[in-house]
Amino acid sequence: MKKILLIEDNPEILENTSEILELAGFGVLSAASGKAGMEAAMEYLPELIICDVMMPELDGFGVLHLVRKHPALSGTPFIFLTAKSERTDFRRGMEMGADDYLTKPFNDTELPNAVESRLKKAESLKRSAGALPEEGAEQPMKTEEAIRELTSGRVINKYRRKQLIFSEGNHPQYLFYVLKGKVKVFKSSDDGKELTVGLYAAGDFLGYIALLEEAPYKVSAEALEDSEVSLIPRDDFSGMINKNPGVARQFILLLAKNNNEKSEQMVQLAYNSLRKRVANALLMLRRKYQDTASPKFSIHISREDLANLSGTATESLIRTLSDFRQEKLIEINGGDIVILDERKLERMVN
Amino acid sequence: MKKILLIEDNPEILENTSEILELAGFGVLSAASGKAGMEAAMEYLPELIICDVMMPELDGFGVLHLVRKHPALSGTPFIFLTAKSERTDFRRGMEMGADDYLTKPFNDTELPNAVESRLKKAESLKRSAGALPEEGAEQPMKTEEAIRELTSGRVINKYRRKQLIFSEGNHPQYLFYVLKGKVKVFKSSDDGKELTVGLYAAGDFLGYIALLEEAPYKVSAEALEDSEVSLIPRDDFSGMINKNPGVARQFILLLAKNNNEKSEQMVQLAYNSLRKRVANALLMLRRKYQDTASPKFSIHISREDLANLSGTATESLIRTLSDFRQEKLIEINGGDIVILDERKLERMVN
DNA sequence: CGCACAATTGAGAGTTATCAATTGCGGTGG
DNA sequence: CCACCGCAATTGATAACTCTCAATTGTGCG
Repeated sequence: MKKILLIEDNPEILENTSEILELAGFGVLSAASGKAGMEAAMEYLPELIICDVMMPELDGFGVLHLVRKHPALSGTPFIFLTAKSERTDFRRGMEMGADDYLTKPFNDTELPNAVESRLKKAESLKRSAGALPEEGAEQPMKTEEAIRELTSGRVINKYRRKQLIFSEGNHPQYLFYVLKGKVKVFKSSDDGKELTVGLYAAGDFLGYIALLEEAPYKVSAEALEDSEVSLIPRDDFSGMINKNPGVARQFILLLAKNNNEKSEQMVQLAYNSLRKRVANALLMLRRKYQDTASPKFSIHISREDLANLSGTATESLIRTLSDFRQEKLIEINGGDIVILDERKLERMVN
Repeated sequence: MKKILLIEDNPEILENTSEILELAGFGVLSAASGKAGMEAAMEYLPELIICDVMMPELDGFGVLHLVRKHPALSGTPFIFLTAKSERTDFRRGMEMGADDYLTKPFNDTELPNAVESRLKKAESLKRSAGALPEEGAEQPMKTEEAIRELTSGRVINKYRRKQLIFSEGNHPQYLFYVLKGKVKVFKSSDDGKELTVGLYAAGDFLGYIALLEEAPYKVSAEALEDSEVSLIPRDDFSGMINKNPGVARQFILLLAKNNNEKSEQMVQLAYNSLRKRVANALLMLRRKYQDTASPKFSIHISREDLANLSGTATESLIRTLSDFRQEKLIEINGGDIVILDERKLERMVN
């Protein structure tokens, strides 16, 4: 039975829609918020996602954005559900890569038809993509499926804030896949100062470099907040990499992206002023961890962590933050940093 | 250039729309009827089809139906164009598997955006479907042999000192393989200062990150001294990567190593004193470019290049070199830097 | 021989780290 | 309930480091 994920914050509509889909013979997973939806999507990897546009916190556009970024979900058909049939909203949704756009109220055939049609299309695309090699003895699994297999049904570890996930010098046993929370990867200088060299969020893989190299970790990873991570045994990972070129390709892309980001960071660290580095750190956090589609972004992060991300001393970081606050670029609410003027911050680093 | 097929029976709209697309940088094929459109589609296999709904004889729905049935066209993104924004028509189009539905009049950005977005989506689907093995029958070559085949018998380019080999923002056409000489890869900060982010010598591959990503270069490469580089066409490289997992693995290892080195460098740049960074730069050169087994290592490098490698201003670098010279760590012979006491330099950075 | 450019030196300004002190805050045992 | 502890955040003062600008010297080459 095809699994469909339905994300809708209005309980009445949720119930009603879910019923329609079940009557049409689909397996329905439902989620009552964008965030819950995203989590369910990552955990269950549905065949199709239906999502309301207007929701508090993480709205439909946000969900779509995250879905498209996620390696195992990016190809999943995505249908928007909305009460208003504004042209601009419709265009925005389609431009972000939605597959269909249903306006409420819809009748009992429209929804199943739309779903059916998208599933059929996804199916045929999958087939045509895999159709070329006629005589490969074993058809390699599709990338998406392979990644699904890789990540699902694993042991899940929970880590508390500040807890180490792996540490420099140790031998890798697992590939990590973040289900929930925020993780940083860092490296220490000889005099004990730490620099954060990577940020990870739900849906990201972690620790694959050491696995691919078959060498000890050169960096350490630590939870920035309470997190859940699933553990994929080393051999399952390398087996998948070897059997499935598509999966290997995904990780090559990750490595390449990583590399580019690091080159960029190096230049920043070498030549940019503290102000710029801090501004950039804030923007990096924003890019990586923005989960609401609200214009304001707020994050809870210790000054030390932020200093390590900026590559500076905690005190210097704090002074810079004060400056930013006075300039109305940010706001500090009980430890949380709120970005008020993203535009100006962007301009600062460029 | 991306080929787009535009099917529209009204000559005015056809002309106008075609112009918009051409301005947006697409190659436009046009057809004035459904039938002509279908013929053109089959002959030219465009990357995307835009089609009016209402046309005499074969209408838009008919075209879509035929397209989806055609084996080589079935995956092609299909956008409907229509004057009326009736809900039922829209639903019918989407249910038949259209990818988007634009109502006229549309403004100058809507159309290119819609096209862009669908092309990107199709691209990403293709990619995630995996780099398929072209012809599985052949036994994969041994890795070593494959790499030999990759690098031998190629066009060889000679570059003079300071000459650019590739440059940030350009699209990669070749994989480079250094036969002779020294090459640096660098990136510029917004205020024009350069940081060297990689050193390459004879036997190294160059520029593979952009090729693997299928994206523009994020860094530039320049000869540090007169060099010879062989050019491996893009397709030969990706073919080899796809056919031969061993070769793919080699490049994965290169990427991973690169990544680790960069993490290390980032920490250095962030927290180490100038002295340490310069000492490290000298040692990096030594590791990368020592070609004789002689106990002393000497290199000819401009102060500016060395400063860019250390991430500092030329003057500061020079002062540090003077210090080193006074401390008998190095010696300077007509521009050449000779390392006298490697041991002490090593100790300095650790 | 002199030009163009690289290397070097000098002085001073500006930025950031460091050390020390103070404040703020959540939890906790009396 | 409250004083107090431990830790994070902040502020202050100062030292250290590195950059910048400007001037000078050195060097290869036509």
